[in-house]
Amino acid sequence: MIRTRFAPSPTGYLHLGGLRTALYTYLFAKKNGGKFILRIEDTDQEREVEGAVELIFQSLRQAGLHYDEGPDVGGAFGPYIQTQRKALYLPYAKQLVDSGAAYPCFCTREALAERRAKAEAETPGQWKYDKHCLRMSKEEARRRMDSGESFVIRQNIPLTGTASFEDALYGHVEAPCDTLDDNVLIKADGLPTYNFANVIDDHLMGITHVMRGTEYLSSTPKYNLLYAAFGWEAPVYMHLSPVMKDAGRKLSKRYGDPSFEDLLAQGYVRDAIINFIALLGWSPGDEREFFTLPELVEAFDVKGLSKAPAIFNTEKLVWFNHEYISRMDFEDYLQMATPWFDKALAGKNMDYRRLAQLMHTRTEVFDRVPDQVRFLAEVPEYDLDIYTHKKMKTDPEISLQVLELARPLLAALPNFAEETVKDALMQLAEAQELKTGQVMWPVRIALSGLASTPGGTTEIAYLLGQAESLRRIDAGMARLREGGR
RNA sequence: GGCUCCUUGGUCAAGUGGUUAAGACACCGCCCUUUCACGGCGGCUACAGGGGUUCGAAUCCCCUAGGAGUCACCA
Repeated sequence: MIRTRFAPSPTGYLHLGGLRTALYTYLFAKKNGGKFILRIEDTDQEREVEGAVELIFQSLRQAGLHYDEGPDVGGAFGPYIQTQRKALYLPYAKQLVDSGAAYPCFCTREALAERRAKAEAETPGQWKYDKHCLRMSKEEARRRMDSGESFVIRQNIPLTGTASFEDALYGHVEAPCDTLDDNVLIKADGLPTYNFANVIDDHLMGITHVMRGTEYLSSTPKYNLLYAAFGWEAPVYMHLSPVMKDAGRKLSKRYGDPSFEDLLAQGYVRDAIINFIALLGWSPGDEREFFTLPELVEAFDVKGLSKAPAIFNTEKLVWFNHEYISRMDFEDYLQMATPWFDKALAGKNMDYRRLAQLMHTRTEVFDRVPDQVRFLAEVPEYDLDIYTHKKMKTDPEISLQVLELARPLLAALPNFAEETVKDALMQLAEAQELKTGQVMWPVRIALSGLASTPGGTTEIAYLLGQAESLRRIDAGMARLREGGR
């Protein structure tokens, strides 16, 4: 039985790199009929952010990545929060001490800092723990531990040889032992470090496949030494390349890059984000590009994972989002768009249903909607130049003539249905031997003040209504007369 | 700096010794059209560099360069 886990630290929102790791981990498990487990790695009490655990639950739920076992859903391998497993780790560490694979260390931070500074002065960048406490007798070590003195437990890395592991993506990875440090396994507060906790918990929880970021790639050989010391079988590792902001920098909240929650709030739809993220660093091998989550499960294959870092390209996300919104059921669109319409049009008597029809295929990201429809609330400042359009064969002079002719015609209409307005303007064009565009363009500009709008002249006229339309045409004529002088 | 890993167009990427080196986003042009968008058609741009191996290399080997990750009682 395949068992995978997503093991975030509760330090805040779920960032996009984390979301992708979670997604791939989920996909791999589901593709192979296995279990996807959520484990909270909160052994660093100082960095923990209040409420972050709930944020992780919420984000995963919103992403649709349902875990089979986890803190809030239970399971046979709990608890799934590491601080609640605290008592488990020390006995395993002691087992390693007994076998010589680890040892207690009583060096104070101050003493360490001092020796380190001295060593750095001679050979910069070469510092490793000097195995000072390894030379201590077992008896003394036991006595000092029993006396309540503060201590940590360190991994005893061999002085020679190499440590290695097989990565499902990167292949054989190995590192010379003499470049590896004797990292702390159990901290002075009794909690394990990541180095130790992930090994113990992955084993205890029966994890068969571990997917995680490449930041762990270079320390994984050390973890394998631990598995070997216990005589345990290590899981299969797949290290995932980072998601980059640009060629030189990882995506990170520190620099204001958006989290999953942020994107949702900006009006990106869940499925578009998932689809886009899935394709960032993974290829299905064929030319499909639209995938629902179940389709991703079906298509997912480790072979399609890329080893090189991928740059997060917002343009492409926007494109996916536009596609997903366009394909969305109209009623769903109307519902989602309404609060965004309200941001610009609150209080206006506006046919949102008609507006939504016009906006449905023109919405890229919802947070851009207010700006797109704001002209319906008020005509923006505009330059008279936009009355000039080469292809429409219009200029301010013709525009003024058209508006002067159209004004009484529109004022006389019994209603302002789109067809009514259209017929009137088309007849005007015919009667004056003008091109359709020569009539439509000036009227639309007067109505909107914009060179491009969602919907054309008649749709906008309808949305605005007769009174407001006439008012705007009057204002447009006034401006044209003024500008002509 | 040591160690580890990576390197196909601006971006995401297919490609695993023989291809006219796919496709998508972006960009540009044309068409459609009462604007924009949509849609249709077309175009631009790539195997980091240098050595090998081979009849033949984006694909295998070596070197160089560039980039990333890591070197915590953080994960």
